[in-house]
Amino acid sequence: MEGIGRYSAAVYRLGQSIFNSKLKDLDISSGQYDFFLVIAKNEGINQKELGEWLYVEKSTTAKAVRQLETKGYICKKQVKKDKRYSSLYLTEKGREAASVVESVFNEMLDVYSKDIPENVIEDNISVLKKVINNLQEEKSRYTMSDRLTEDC
Amino acid sequence: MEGIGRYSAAVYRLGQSIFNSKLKDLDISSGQYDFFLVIAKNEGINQKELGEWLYVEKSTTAKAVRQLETKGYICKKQVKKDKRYSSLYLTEKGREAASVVESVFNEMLDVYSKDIPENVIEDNISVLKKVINNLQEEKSRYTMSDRLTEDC
DNA sequence: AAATATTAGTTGACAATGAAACTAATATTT
DNA sequence: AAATATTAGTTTCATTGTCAACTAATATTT
Repeated sequence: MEGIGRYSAAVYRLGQSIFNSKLKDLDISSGQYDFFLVIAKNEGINQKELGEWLYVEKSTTAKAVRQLETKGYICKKQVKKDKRYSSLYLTEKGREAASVVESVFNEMLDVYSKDIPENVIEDNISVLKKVINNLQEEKSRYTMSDRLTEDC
Repeated sequence: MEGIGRYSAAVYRLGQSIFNSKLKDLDISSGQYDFFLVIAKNEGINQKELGEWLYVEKSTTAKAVRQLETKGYICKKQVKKDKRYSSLYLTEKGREAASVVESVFNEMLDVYSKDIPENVIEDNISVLKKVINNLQEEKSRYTMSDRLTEDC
């Protein structure tokens, strides 16, 4: 058998590259657009949830969020009940940009799935989700290894 | 519909992360192991072929190859008939490391595909290949755009 | 044969990302 | 209530990767 890893990697990198080409005019690049879109569709979301949704580390989320904030697309509001959290919202500028980014995103969906039946894509996604679960389990096994090796 | 891109990205990054944990002792890291393995299984291969196989840019290949060379795992031999090419071979040290890296790679294959039937994985890979083709076509459309916009 | 294209590989600048150590806030234990 | 642990987010550093401009070698055109 031969690696799902290699092909996923290719899909990821090619996708990033094309996104950057398509978004060249806008000042939102491949490292930010998905954070941006998730915030746009889930205003009020916090960074923890955002990172979990995109399967990235919290440091990555922090950086993407800061960039989007610096560029004026989003703003952060500290949550009063628990000041550790902050909720993320679009600014006016963000709301204007959202439709452009969304349409590029939709273009990309068509590129990915060109000549592939929708149900095949869906099956594919559910397999990838299962693979991700497997990987997350394995990763947490490593991350937790301090504790585990102490106890067992 | 919702994005194959996001899931492929997650598979890619989680995979890299776990590889790094597993290879912590060895001084071959996630950015090099697949180049190393492809060379190990195809001694004499050149950088162009290597990069095509892994779907990466030639500059990425160049850097990974140099790292592996610096660390003493592989060596380059310029091709006499066409001096632009060089063929890549394992050193003694490389040959020793290969079996270790291979076994980690095989462990990873099991992680990816845990509780997923082999034929499902295979179907999945063939869909991903199709997606990659789609992306490559789109990417070349952008890369070629200088010429295209001039002519048309 | 000289001029021009293309090709394999290199290099430098830069973006994206994870790991680890950190801070501040809240929860849990004692 | 004080001590301890956990949690959300930040910061710093190292690694991975692309892009674009470059060199040297070969192929193609004129």
